[in-house]
Amino acid sequence: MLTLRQLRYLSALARHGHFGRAAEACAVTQPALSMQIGDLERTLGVKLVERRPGEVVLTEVGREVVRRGEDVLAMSRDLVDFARHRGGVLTGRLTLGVIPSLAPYLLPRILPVLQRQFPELRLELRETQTRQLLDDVKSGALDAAMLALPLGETGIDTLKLFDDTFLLAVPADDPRPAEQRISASQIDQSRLILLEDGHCLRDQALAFCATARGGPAAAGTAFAASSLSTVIQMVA
DNA sequence: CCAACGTACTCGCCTAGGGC
DNA sequence: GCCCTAGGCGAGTACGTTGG
Repeated sequence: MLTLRQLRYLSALARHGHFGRAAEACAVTQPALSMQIGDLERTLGVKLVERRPGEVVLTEVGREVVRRGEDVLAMSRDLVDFARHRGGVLTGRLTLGVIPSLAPYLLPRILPVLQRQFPELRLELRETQTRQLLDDVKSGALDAAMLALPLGETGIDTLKLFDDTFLLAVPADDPRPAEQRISASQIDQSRLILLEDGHCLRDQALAFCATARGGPAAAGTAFAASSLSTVIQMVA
């Protein structure tokens, strides 16, 4: 009998390409996941996964089963949501991911409004980096995530919420007027302080700097911050 | 007729160990 | 190191029996 559990395990295996890591993501041991994948293959009568030394690769049929299986999983989540909330808008549990460079600035402003307008909504928030949020949205661990566009990712619907001005933080004694537009060539990139690897704002800043060099930009200082407020303090 | 109880079975998991 | 198999455990379920 094909089960939703098996489809969830297969989806994790497709994402991680590794039985052990997929099992860890599903909070089970590797043999438990392996047995469910094996059962699924026997039920469907096809080989879904090529077990090669050092890597696990989905077969062509396997990829299609994953694609259709994720549709089934999404529909099952939708069915549960509908039954629990009987079609009401923004009621019940909503898991929302937010990137760290947005969360502390945006959430305090929107959470009170959400609570006022949708008192039946039980919001569960998760703050982490873009890559993890995308994986969680794809796996269904998150209902939605607030990220910086563009994503360059297939299989995820996006909705633009707002434009955010890209600002350069400089020490208070910097002679340039606050309203001045700055081009990449006006920035001393050897003294640039950025967020650490994995933050999309870091990548965006480096991409902006690259427009002055005509090629990839390198992070300036050896220091990399884990939060935007640390960056601002270091600049000050 | 129905609820309560006991037993057997199934399912999903784990750990241990083996093969590649 | 990675995955599979074997054996065992616990929880849940199906089903038969019993008593009110």
